[in-house]
Amino acid sequence: MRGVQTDEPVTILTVAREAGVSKTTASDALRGSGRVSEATRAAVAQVAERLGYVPNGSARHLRRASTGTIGLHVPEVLTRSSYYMSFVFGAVERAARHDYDVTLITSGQRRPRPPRVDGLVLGDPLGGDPVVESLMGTGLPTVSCERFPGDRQADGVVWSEHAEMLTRLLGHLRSSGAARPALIVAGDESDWAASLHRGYLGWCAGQGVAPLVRRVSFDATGDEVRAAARDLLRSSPLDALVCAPAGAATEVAPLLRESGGDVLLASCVDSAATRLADPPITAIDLRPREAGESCAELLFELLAGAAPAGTERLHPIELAVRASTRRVGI
Amino acid sequence: MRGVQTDEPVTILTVAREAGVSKTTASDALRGSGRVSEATRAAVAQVAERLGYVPNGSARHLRRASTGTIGLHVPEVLTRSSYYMSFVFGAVERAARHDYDVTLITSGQRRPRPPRVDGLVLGDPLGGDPVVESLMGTGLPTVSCERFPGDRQADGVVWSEHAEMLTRLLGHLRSSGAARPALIVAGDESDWAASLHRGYLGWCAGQGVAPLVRRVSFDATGDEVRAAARDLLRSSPLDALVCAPAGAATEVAPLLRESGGDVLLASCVDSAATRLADPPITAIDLRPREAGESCAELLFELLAGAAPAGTERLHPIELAVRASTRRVGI
DNA sequence: AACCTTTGCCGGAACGTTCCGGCATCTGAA
DNA sequence: TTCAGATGCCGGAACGTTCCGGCAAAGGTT
Repeated sequence: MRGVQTDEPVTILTVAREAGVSKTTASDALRGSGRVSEATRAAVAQVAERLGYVPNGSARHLRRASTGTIGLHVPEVLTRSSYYMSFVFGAVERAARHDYDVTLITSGQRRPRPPRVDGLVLGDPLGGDPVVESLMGTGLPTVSCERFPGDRQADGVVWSEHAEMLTRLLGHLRSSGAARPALIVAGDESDWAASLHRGYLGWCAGQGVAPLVRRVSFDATGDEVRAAARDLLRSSPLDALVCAPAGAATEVAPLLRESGGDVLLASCVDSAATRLADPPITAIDLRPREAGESCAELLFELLAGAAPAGTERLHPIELAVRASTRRVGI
Repeated sequence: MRGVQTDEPVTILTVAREAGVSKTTASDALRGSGRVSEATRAAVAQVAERLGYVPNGSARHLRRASTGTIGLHVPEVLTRSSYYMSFVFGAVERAARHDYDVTLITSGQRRPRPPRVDGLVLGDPLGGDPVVESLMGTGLPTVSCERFPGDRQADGVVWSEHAEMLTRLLGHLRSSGAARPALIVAGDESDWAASLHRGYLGWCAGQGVAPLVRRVSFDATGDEVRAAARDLLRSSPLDALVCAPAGAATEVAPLLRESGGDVLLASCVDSAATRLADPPITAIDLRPREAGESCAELLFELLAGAAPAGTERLHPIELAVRASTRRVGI
């Protein structure tokens, strides 16, 4: 603790005075704009570093007529799935790095007029969601995680190869002895669920097996998922079950164990719950934090003009194979 | 969508002009400061509402010489425990309501000088943590969640009756047939763990049973916790186990099941994992989101002078009794 | 009627930044 | 030698808000 330095805040004027230049030159030197000699630039930079100068974000945003805030919409209650928690965290962290604030927009709250933000990130926009529709209509730069199932598309899209990853998962199940894996998945209002459904049907067609699907709502409760699973258990002998909705796999795990049928179980969304389940459940790791970061990053590039409207960016996901899909002795 | 209104931003000048008053009067009317007649105040408010006036946060913070940001420190990796996720979310939401940003400060990053914030929230400050020590030394208004185990104390403290709640939990275990519940808990560098330990020893003394404790580190890994549990299983016949660290209970659950000893299990931190475990694990719900909100709220009251330095505020927590501690037939 | 106090309202300055335009000085070609 | 252009630097205005001080009118007291 080398002396309290609560004297007065060090502004760009302090830096300029100390470096013996004008505030304009100091500003130009630090930001790389204007015409400044290399010597001056270095000198100013050194003084700024020495004094610990940090630009005042409020003043900067005021001058630039930017709000310093981006809006972030996620469809459902955050607490339900840890996916969105991580997603938001990633976006917030990335925004902070750009000196930006994040305002959370939930589907519940009324939206009388466009929020005061410079841009929007939409996590898993659902087709038909009126809040999403109105946000898309603001004309603000927008990035969506997964495509918007509506007519119009966001300026930037971060997406993952869900269908391909599900195909890999199904292949793994087959090699573990499952002849006809079933799927519990949400409806096509979300691009993510639609991709999974499509991928599943494609795989079934390729393998020549009959599809075995039950649809549930996007934010299905445990009861709803369990009902679907029971329905599957009743209708046909089940050798493997893939649950798409977050948390669904852990909800049905006890049910499968009770049924005693030795059913392989996998989830399309990884989480602490699937990792810690007994046995641990094979799952697709969507890497939500990185997805949030990627969305925010793309939005800032759009805002800066560094990326053109219509940019699409692939977000890599991973398959985590665990005990729930490993046959003993294979 | 009643006409795009992307003309020009509506500032306080717009409101003032429209209401036929000066900007000063408009400002005073909207904020309740200065001397304004009730009629004028109402008129201005109505105009502001009609035009959809939203004060420019950057300008406000610039003028007020506030940063519009509070710092938030949490001890460990966020992803590990959902507790801190929720905690941070609560604080962020509350800060947004006050038009404030939140900067996350992790113990990892270097802190060469005090961050540009108006105040600090410290979640579970650990005694001896150099980052926490330096943050406490900045002189900034500070609120801590749980007391700081060091010499100095934060300006505001939000705390919960952990010892009392553990006492209730132990009583419940006893009424479920456990004669001598054991405890796995972290060391006294965190006030939370220290309180639990104290509460446990107190209960044991009151009941006349010998304490059975194993200490682990604050951010204990699954292996570390399992080693402690195995040690307990070996040393004496175990009828009940209370795990303090977040996630610890779910980590040891499979171990206890294998041991076959029909051990009651409870956690001092609730989470999705404990709720969804099989069987669901009895846990203390720390209501982390509300804790984060409460901390942020107290900090803003301190900043506004509405609460005096040294304010302590009780955060209520709850006990969620589940199947893991219910004997069949009782 | 002369004075003081209160009430209601207002103009201007300031917060720290960016950016437009402008003014010297230097370079090199005519 | 002169002049055009490039280079390096700078002053002042502006962003939208709050707040200090002030001014006129209304109300109350002697």
